[in-house]
Amino acid sequence: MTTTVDDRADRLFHALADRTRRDILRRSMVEEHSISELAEAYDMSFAAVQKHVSVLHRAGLLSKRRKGRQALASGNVEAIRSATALLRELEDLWRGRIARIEDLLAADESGRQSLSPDPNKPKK
Amino acid sequence: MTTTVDDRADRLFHALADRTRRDILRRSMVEEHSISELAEAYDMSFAAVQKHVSVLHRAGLLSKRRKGRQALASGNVEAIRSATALLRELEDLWRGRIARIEDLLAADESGRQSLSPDPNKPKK
DNA sequence: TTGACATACAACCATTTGGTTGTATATTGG
DNA sequence: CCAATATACAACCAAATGGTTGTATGTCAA
Repeated sequence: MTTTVDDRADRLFHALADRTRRDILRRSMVEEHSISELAEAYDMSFAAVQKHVSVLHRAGLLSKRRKGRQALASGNVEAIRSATALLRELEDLWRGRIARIEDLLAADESGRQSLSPDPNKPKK
Repeated sequence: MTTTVDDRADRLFHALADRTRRDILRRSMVEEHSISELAEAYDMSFAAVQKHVSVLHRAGLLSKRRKGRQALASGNVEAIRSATALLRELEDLWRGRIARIEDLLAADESGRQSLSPDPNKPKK
């Protein structure tokens, strides 16, 4: 029932599908920024930037920590790598490198259960 | 009409941010499929699947060719790779390999990014 | 203590998205 | 030719998205 892998992929790619969020992510990959610090960079309200940060955070792309009255956000490279892994799965399918294509496709038909994010590791 | 790198990235990640589309993409990476063939795999109307294919196509992730009365879709690995390149840019920022955003823009202008299909418009 | 600052969050709104049904057009097989 | 097939696309709808303003709450500095 819980399609956590698909849910996670949905959130990851959705978070990346907005240029403001990608820019926030770039800045946060370089160094920690408070939300108001980030907000200064964009022509929109603080609340709007706050929402973008929230989307990135729920996708796991940003980590937040509190420092006094400010919330500091920094990019999480592991989330980037897991997105990369999802893309590599697709590329490997194209290459024909994945041996168990039948399993991969059958997984969708039966359950709503999706694929292992790491093609090198067998699912069971 | 600036169809920028950002527009392209928006379409790419948006197209990937839906599990049905990712699944269509998986199948299409393995081999060509007609739309009705794809539509049989999902519990939704033909038109809905057709729309998903259209989103993937506009993002450059699917190529379509006509064969008689059917439209055959196959995955485009180059688009996957350009999405991967966008993620690697973020990872490189984290690594500190790219010291500043200015450096990144300079790298784009010098044509270092071979996978970018659109010529980059100098923003400065 | 008292503002000013930084954040959180609710309520609201216009647009987009993901689905539906219905209709039109082209192609194939008999 | 005719009927079935495959696609395309318009119109419509509910829900999600991306933005706004307003309000509440916690923290810092004087």
